[in-house]
Amino acid sequence: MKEQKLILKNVDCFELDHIFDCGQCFRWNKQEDGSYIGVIGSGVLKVSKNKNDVIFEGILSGDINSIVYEYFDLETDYNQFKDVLSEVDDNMKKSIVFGSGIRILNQDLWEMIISFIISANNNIPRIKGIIDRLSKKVGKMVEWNGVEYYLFPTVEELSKLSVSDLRALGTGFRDKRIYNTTQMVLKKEIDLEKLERSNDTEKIREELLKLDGVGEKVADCIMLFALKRFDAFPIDVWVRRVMNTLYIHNEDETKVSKKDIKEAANNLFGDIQGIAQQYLFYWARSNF
DNA sequence: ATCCAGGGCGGGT
DNA sequence: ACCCGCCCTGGA
Repeated sequence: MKEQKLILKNVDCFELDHIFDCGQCFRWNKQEDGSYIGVIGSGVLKVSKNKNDVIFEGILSGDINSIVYEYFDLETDYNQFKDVLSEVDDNMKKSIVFGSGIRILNQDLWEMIISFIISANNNIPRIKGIIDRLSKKVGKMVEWNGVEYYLFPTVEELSKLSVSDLRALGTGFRDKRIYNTTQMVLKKEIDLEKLERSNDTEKIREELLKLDGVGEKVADCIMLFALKRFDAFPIDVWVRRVMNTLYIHNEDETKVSKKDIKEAANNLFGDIQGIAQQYLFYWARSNF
């Protein structure tokens, strides 16, 4: 771990509020000056902007340059996605303009699995609180500028907690799911490294669904936010809402089936439906 | 008080 | 294949 700083000039498609508030991450917090501080796998990072320049600074294990490029998906040209999706219709155009600075973060697979198991039938402040408490309980402490931060626990670290330990941290009925999934990963009943190397989206989904607490929606989130599967389309209440309003037009929103939404997304957005989902989600959450 | 929030599970048809 | 009730918790 060492302190490092990096300034990137003229970064395209990069807005802090868009990136950190489009529903993909739980460990980034906005500071009073508009910057964000987050705990990621390799340490603590602060991100701020000065016009079109982005400033990264923090305490990290590894080279800040490669960490930032990987984490913020900086090799990917989001203008290309925007061009393709803008062709779909005016709704997409509007949501792309609204969330012009969105990027899909490349987050840690293990952290995403547990985080989205926690997200089930839950709200964002509570999800964030639970993750913070888990990390503080068994994660490694990192001090930066006199503040203590806690890394997300490794598989081994999390496996130290019993079901009742987990319940005491406020996870509710998700306690057993977290415990069981941790055990499965610990015992290599599911091999995360193998998943990261795989290119077969359906096979990855099949494997993830074996984990306790991982259903279709959670699996899609994991694939999109940790495995760069841009063809995954997570359907939560907001996406259901916006997809029905814009494209499906069912009088009773609760009656729209996941299958219908997936089908529509597939036809409209094809193999970058995950990117479209992020623009739509961000737009819907801010405007409905 | 009652409902709901970024679902999943288990037990029905 | 769908459908449904239930599940911790805490804030509105």
